[in-house]
Amino acid sequence: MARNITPRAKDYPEWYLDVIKAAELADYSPVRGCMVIRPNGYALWEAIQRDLDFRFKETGHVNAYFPVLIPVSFLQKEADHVEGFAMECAVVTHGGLQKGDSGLEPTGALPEPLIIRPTSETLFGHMYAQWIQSYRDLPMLLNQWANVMRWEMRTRLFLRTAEFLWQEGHTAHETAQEAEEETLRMLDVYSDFAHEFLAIPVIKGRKTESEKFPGAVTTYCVEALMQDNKALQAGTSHNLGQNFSKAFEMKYLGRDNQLSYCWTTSWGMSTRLIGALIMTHSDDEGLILPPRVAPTLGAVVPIYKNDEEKEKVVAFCRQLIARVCGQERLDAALKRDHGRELVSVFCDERAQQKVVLDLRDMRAVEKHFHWEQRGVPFRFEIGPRDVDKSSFVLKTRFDGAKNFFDLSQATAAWLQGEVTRVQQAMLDRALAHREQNTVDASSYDELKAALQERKGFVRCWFKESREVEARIKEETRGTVRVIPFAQSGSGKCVVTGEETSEQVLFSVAY
RNA sequence: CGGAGCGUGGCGCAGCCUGGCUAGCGCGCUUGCCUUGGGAGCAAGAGGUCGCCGGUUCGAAUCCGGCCGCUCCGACCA
Repeated sequence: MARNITPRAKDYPEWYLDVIKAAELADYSPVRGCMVIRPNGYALWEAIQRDLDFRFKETGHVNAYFPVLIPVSFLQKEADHVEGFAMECAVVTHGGLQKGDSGLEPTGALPEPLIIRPTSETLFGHMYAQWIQSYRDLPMLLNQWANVMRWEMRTRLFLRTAEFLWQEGHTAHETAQEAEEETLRMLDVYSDFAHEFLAIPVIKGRKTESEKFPGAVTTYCVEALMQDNKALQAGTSHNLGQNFSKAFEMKYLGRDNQLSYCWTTSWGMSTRLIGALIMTHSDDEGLILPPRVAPTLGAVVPIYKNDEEKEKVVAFCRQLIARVCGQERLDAALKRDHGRELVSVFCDERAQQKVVLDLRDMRAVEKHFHWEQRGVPFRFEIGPRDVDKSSFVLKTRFDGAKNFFDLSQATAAWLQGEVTRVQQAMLDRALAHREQNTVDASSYDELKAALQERKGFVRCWFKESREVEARIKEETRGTVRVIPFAQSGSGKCVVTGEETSEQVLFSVAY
C-alpha cells in the first residue's frame, strides 16, 4: 500500500528507516554516527520531556545543568566505570585551530585531555562532594536534560547514535535503604510513564552482573519487546551504593556527628524511546503514535470538487474544530496562520497538542496518506455528503477504523474520550503481542532454539553466571534481558541444573 | 578493527565489462491546465565538476593506482 515504505515482513530494519524517513523524524548528519532530529521527531522528544519532567518534579527532583566536558582524570577515579566507558569516549585534546599545510589543523594541545560526557556520574560526584556537608543537605535530588556522546562502532537512528539526548537523574542519600528506595521509585516512574504515556508495556526487574552499569551495585531496568521480537532496554535505574561517593569523597556529617559516605543513585531514559515508540506501534503504512504523545492529535481533511463545495466544506470543518478545540483557539489560529495552507489549532496548550486543518491544494487522498504516514492518531474526513447530513468521518490511525459521527457529538470531552480509548487499546495491543511472544524453556536446547527462532522473550530458570551468560551470548546472540521482580517458586537452572529461585527473560536485544 | 558491497541531479537506479557526439530513466521538485470520498492526467521547466587526487589516452563516468566516504555482517553498547 504505502509505496515508499518497505513492508515489515520483507525487511524489518529497512522498514524502520523508511518509517523515520516518511514521517520526517530524523536524518543522517554529515558526521558518521550522528543524526539530525527533525521537527517532527523533536516534537516527540519534547512530549516525552514534558510528561517525564512532571513526574520527576512530582517525586521531588529539581533540574540543573552540568557541562559537557569532563577531565579525563575524573573518569579514572572509579575502576569499573573507567573500564566500562573508556573505549567509547570522545576525547578533546586541543583548544584551537590554525592554518597548516593541508588546511586547518589543531593547535594548543591541552595539558589534560577532556572527554565529552558519556554520562555524568563523575561530574555530579565532584560537585556533590562540595555541596554536601551534613545530613541536612540530603537527599540531594537532581536531574539534568542533556546530550551525551558514546563513540559507538555501529549506529542506528534513535536506537544507538554517537550523540543522543537523555535525562540523567543523580541523587545522594543518607542511608543505603533510602538510596535503594529512590532507585526503585524511579524505576516505577519509568514503568508508569512507559505504560501510561507511551503505551509501551515494560517489564521491571534487575540486570545481571554482566549487564549492569559500570560502577553500579545494582542496575534495575524496564525492558520492552519490539514487534520483531527483539528486546529493547527502555530505561535504567542504578543503585550506586558508595562506589562513587568513595571515589569522589562525597561525605556528610551525620546525626551521630560522624563523617559518612553518601549513598547515591542514577537513572536515565533517552531518545531511544522514540525508536521504541516506532517499533512498538507502527505498521506497514508508516508511523503510529499513541494519542497522548502525538503533537498533531488530529488532521481535518476537507473533500470537494469545486469552489462552491470547497467553501461549504471548509466552513463545516471550521465548525467542527470550533466545537472540539473551542472558538477562541480556532480564531487565534486562523489569525496566526492566515493565508497558510495548514491551520494549527491547539486543543491542549499544556500538552502542546493541536488539530490541523489541511487546506493545501492537493487531492484529498494524498493528504490522507500524508497524515497517515506521520502517525496522526485521528483523521477527520469531511465531504459535501457529510455536510449535507451534518456529520463527519473519523478515521482512527492505529486500527484503521472508520466511524461516522454527527457534528453535535463532537466536543472536547468526546475527543478526550477517544484519546483515552485509543491510548488503552494501543497498550492492550502491545501487551498482547508481548504475551504471545513470551515462551518458556525448560532445557538449554529449548532456550537455544527459542532464541535462534526469535521467539521473543524466553522465560526460564537460570542461575546467574558470567561465564554461562557469555557462552549463551556466543552461541545464540541472546542475553539475559531482565530478572523480573515478579517471581515465585524455584526450579533448576536450564543450563547448569543448579537449584535457583529466579526465572529470567532471555532475548536477542537491540 | 576484520569480512562483503556501494559511491552517477533531492531520492532510487541504468550506462562502466568492450573509452568516443548533447550522460539517460523512474520518483520527487517548479509553473500552468485539469482533477479531488484512498497515492490521477496533460504540457512546459529547473536541477549533474559522474566521491576525491593522480596516471594511461587524441579523448575517461568507463581503464590503472592511491585516498576518502557510506551501507550491511561480526566484536562493543542507553
